[in-house]
Amino acid sequence: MTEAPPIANTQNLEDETIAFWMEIAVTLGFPRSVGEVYGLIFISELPLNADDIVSKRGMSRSGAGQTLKLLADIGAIRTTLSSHSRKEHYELQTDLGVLVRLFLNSRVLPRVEELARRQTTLAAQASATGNTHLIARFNKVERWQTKTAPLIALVKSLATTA
Amino acid sequence: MTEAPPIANTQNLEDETIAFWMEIAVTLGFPRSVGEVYGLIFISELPLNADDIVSKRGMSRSGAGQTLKLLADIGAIRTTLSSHSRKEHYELQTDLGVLVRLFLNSRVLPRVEELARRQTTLAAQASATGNTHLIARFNKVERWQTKTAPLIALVKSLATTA
DNA sequence: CAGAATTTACAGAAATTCCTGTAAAAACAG
DNA sequence: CTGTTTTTACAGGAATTTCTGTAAATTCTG
Repeated sequence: MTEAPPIANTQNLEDETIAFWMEIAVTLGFPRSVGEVYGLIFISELPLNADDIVSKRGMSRSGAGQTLKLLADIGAIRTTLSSHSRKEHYELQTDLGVLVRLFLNSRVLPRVEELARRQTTLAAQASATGNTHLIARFNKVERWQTKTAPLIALVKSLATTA
Repeated sequence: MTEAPPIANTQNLEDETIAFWMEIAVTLGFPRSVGEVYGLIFISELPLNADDIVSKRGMSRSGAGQTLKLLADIGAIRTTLSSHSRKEHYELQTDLGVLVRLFLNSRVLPRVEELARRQTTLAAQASATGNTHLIARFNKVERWQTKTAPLIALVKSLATTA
């Protein structure tokens, strides 16, 4: 068998960069295609429009549109103002801090806080019933919450001032 | 319409506790049923076996078995040694620290570190090609990595000594 | 305002994930 | 070792998620 040359050419690098962002996306709970489009804009020097995405990656026009909208909503990309074409063009939001902040505030913190609230409510209810077993269990959960408090605090500080 | 009484009875509390754990599970990237089984064991004073899960929640026998195995693998529950029945019985791993540690070490840190590695490799390849645009982009990513380093450090310390 | 270009909404298709049922494997008791 | 109980593997099925194609809505140009 002939070996593929090990030297990375530009095409390979770009493909792997897109694959990298795809993996980031699924790690953060987005569809792969979200990472794919983000990666494409990441490697592109010029702003891209929906049809660029379609032609470069072969996804459907509406899929490209929806994904671009999602990325814009979460602050990962933004529309460019001065394009000479009529189509909406998108470029990277290069201030990644904005991206991290928006993501934490819209996706992770609300969820974490809602879970903490429910935990507190349930523990209180358990106390009210006098069910010693449940009370003990929730106490353990509460103590663990204390241990991870610094982590939450750090995330919160990132969420506001990153 | 008649209102349901607002006072929480034990059944409600148990159901909501299970629902709570189900939500935790999906937040952590597991199927709902994993949280369901965990919640059931959480509220149960005595160890449970697979058939208990089946009868209490109506899931399939094999599903119950697989889910119990998964929970045992991630350290969330463990088999009890001295059961007078022949079936495997499972009880809560009450040291939640163990659970957090195992989860971080098996699921989150490997992924984070692999992504960081890939990022480094890609940045180096970008440098090698001399593509100034890509180099600049990866520089931004790198700086962001620096900002989140304390977070990773904190997670790592939790992962070893929580 | 009319006509063209572009985006968006939505229903259905494709794909993925999760769960079930059966049957084989393993563990155990006598 | 034999028969029974319990667990595990795996193929197929159900449900959820993601993507596509069409058609309606919007935006823009002249």
